[in-house]
Amino acid sequence: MPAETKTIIMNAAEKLFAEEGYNATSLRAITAAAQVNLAAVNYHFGGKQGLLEAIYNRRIEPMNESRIKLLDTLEITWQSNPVPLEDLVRSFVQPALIMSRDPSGQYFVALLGRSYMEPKPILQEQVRGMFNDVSKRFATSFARTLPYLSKEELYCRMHFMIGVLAYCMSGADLMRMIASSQFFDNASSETLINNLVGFICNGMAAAGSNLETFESTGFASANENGFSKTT
Amino acid sequence: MPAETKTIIMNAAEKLFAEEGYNATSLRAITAAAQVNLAAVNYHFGGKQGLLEAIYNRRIEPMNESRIKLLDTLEITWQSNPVPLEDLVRSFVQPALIMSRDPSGQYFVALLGRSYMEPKPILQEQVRGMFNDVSKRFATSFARTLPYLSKEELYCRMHFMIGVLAYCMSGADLMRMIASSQFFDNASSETLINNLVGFICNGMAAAGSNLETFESTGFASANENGFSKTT
DNA sequence: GATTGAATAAAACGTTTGTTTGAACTACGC
DNA sequence: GCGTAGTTCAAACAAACGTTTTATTCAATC
Repeated sequence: MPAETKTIIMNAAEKLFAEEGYNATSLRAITAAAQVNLAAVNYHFGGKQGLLEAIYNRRIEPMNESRIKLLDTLEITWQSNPVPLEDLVRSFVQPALIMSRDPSGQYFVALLGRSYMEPKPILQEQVRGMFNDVSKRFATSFARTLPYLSKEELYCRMHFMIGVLAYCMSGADLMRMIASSQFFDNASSETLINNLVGFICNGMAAAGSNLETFESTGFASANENGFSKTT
Repeated sequence: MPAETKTIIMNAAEKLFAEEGYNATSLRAITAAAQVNLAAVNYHFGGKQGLLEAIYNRRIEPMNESRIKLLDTLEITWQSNPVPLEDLVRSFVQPALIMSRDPSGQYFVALLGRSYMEPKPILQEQVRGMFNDVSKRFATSFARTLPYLSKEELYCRMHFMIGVLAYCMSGADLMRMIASSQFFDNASSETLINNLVGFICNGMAAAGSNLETFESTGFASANENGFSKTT
């Protein structure tokens, strides 16, 4: 059977939104790429905004489910014990990066990554609202694994994690430059993920403001203000 | 003397570009905010694109100089010895965050942060080209401080650092939610910076693929693929 | 085979966009 | 006081936008 018109439009729009940005993509460009009539978007989605929302809804739910499922198995495995940090980070990061390898999902991931930096707070909160439940689940699990962090610190660092991830997902350079060959050489893509996970894990585990808690690194804690020897 | 028309326009545009995005900001909105004639933009900057470039040029050079100056003093202080990681990170991060506290620079920083996620590779490379020299200087200094990292790993992690920074600069939430009171409570802004620096330092210092090099953390290295106990 | 409802098609809608035009204004050297 | 270069202004431009309208096609139902 031929693919549904709705799906054809969404696929074409997803790619164009990711490549050019939402505002810069015209309905005419979308319908031309999808080889459908201009009015089809308004007929099926009610408008440009409706099309964007449909695109989000199609992808986000599966990604959330995947994250929750990974977290569920982890928490069952470790019972009341804290889940190891790396496992937590991986279950958060992996679903996004896996989707970015899927030819049908790669464009959306880039689009999503950029959405996190949206100027308008309204859009921002709309996007993040879709991840609210997942974020809460992960936050409580992170808190158990990193008990020496204050609530604010943990909140802060989870945002840092999301920040790096969003940056990677926006696909800008990393995906292309490092794991360069064509669109994804599997080997180097693995090392990219490992690098990313390593970076995030160490960042998350950095000593908090509660001193004498976690002597993790050889260098000075970030809580001594100022530089060591300058001026 | 009354401020130059050029400056008035740039200030108004900088704010609007940061708040609404480049595409979504019309010349009419800019000239209305600046209280100048619509044609003034084309007269003084040649067009909308020219205005954007002028805004970038005005801010980036000082930021680069500030970074280089900090790095210079560090390298002089430490002579041939590697510069401590935290100092390196601070000299990279600080100029951006300081500018974000300046009323006249806060909008640009948000704009810049978002630029790193630009869809079009051309724009991307244009923005990054402005930081090329600075990036190289920092890269060689980082390489001396973190000798156990391969070239690729270091490159990778510097991008992670830029990613977190860009996310914070885009001002999305962190700046508002955490260091919330009005636009910048100095105290909590300091702790935010410290958190950020700590996160980045630990991330940068994470063990590389060359095993047995840097036993930095208590948890497993990110190079053991897969999860610890899940199936 | 006529009827109905969903889907597609072509054309036009009213706005808004970035840019251009040509006249008016301003300040300064002579 | 005149001329001139630099700047501002109101008005208009063509192009592109999202959306709406109206007509047509198509397949299934009775």
